[in-house]
This record gives sequence, C-alpha cells and structure tokens, in this order.
Amino acid sequence: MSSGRRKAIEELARGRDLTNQLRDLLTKSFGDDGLLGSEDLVTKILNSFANTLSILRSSSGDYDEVSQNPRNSNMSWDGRKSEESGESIKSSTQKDRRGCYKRRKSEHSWTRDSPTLIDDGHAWRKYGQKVILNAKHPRNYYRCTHKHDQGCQATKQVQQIEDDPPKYGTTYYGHHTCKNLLKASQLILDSTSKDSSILLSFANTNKQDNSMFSAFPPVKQESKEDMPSDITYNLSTSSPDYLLSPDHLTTFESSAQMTVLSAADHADVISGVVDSVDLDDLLEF
DNA sequence: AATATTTGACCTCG
DNA sequence: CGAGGTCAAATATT
Repeated sequence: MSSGRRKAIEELARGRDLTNQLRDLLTKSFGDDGLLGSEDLVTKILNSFANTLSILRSSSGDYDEVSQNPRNSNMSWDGRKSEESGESIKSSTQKDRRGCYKRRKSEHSWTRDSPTLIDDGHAWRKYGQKVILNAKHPRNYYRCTHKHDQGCQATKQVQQIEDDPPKYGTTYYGHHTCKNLLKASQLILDSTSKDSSILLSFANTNKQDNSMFSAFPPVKQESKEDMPSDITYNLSTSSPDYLLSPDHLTTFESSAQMTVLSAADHADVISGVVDSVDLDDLLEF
C-alpha cells in the first residue's frame, strides 16, 4: 500500500483515539446524563473513523471490480452464491440445504456501547435473536434492509450489557454499500439504458455537517427488550469498550468506489435521508 | 397489498 | 456436542 495511504490511516487512527479520549472525558465529567446531548455526535464521529479506517484498510493494495450494480444478474447478492458448477438440484424436501453460511471469522468489526440504543441512521432489519450463555439479555441480530436490494452486507448485533443504568453494546460487521435512495430516483433510473454511472473516490472536501440528524429521539425501533432472562450467572463480559479487530479481508465489497446515478443535480433528493458515515463523504460534491 | 418481526429449526465451528 | 449465527415460515405491523 502506498505510504500516503498508510499515513492517512495513521492519522485517522489518531483522530479516533483522540475522539475516544474526548468521549471518556465527557463521560467522566458529566456522567451518562451529561453525555446525552453529545452522545450521538461522539458516537457518529467514532463510527465515521471506524468506517473510514475499515474502508481504507479493506481496499488496500489491489482494487477489485466487484460490487458493481447489483442489477438482477444470475447471481443473488446475498452472501452465499449458487455454485456455478451447474447443478442446483435442490429437490427433495424444502429443508434441503438451507444455509451454507460460514461462521463469522475475524471480520472487521467494531463495537460501541451507549446508555441508549444508538441510531446510526441506517435501515436495519432484525433477523434473529439468541440467548447467549452467561449473558442476562439476548442478543439481537440485524442486517441492512438493503441486503437484497443492493447487496449491502452490513450487519450489527445489539445486546443489553447492563441494566441498572441500561447499557447496550452494538457490534458492527462490515460497512454499508447501500445508497438509501428515495423512490423519486426511480424516474432517473429507467432512462433507457444510458447507464452513466460515475465513480467517486475519496476526496477531502471539508464538508460541514448537513446530516440533519443531530439529535434522535431516544428510541426508534431496535430491540424492545424482553423478560425471560432470569438465569443469572456471572457476567464475564469479554467485551471491551471498543475494539478494532486486525485486518482480514475475507470480504470483497469495496465501498471505496461506488456507483452513483447520473444526474449531477439531484443532490437535493439524496441529501435528505442519508446519514451513513461512509456514504456521506462520497456523496458530497 | 407489501414489509417488518418473531421464533424455532437449521447450520458451522471450536 | 453445544454455543452462536442464520434462515424462513408464521405472524404482526403498516
């Protein structure tokens, strides 16, 4: 990888660490309640750092040509593909070979915790809930709503770690490649086959915050909690405050380059809803 | 109607 | 084999 990139990564990591310090400082000085106002912001900043670092690291060196339009080709973009070896004889009962999912290896992940459910501005779809050994509260599994639309592989797990002062831990896996377009974009899309998608790359346009998501209502959706937990063991939480696992690029999905609709003047449509840390930086002009 | 959640079965890895 | 991650049918929500 180029030394410039390396420098950039170091600098980002430094920013992340400093932000963590700031966060700890805020927490210590004002407690969780004092953090309420700035909690979103700090969390977002940290997520931004984490995302950017993840992107920069995962697309190190060679570029990939994957992650283009998830146009309905022969393959569905949902992780496991359909074995090109040509057979697809999924006869017999309906419970044939359901998942051939592989267990989560050392994929990029980072965790955050907060006294409230953190809202990262992304659309999540819950797909599972599990009781975890030695944990008081079950773990909830979310994936990006646009997994099937756009092959967005982002995933997160949310679990209540502590409940006197409620604290929730959220672990993110992968980063978003979805665009979160409005329905209005349909008009733009179908304009014949003039696929004039352009690729944006990183550029440090110092933008100011236009996210219009500065403060969220405390709870939107996410887990509504439950009660069946009366198994009280010890809680040997092995979850540090935050972690950034070492690199390991098992996944492809480079969001270092993403396709954008043509129409250089439809920013008004887009800028309304998107808040994703990794996309906003790219959608700026 | 489409779209989201619940929940037990199913799958993998340690 | 069991803990944890995922799927998908049934169900709930919009």
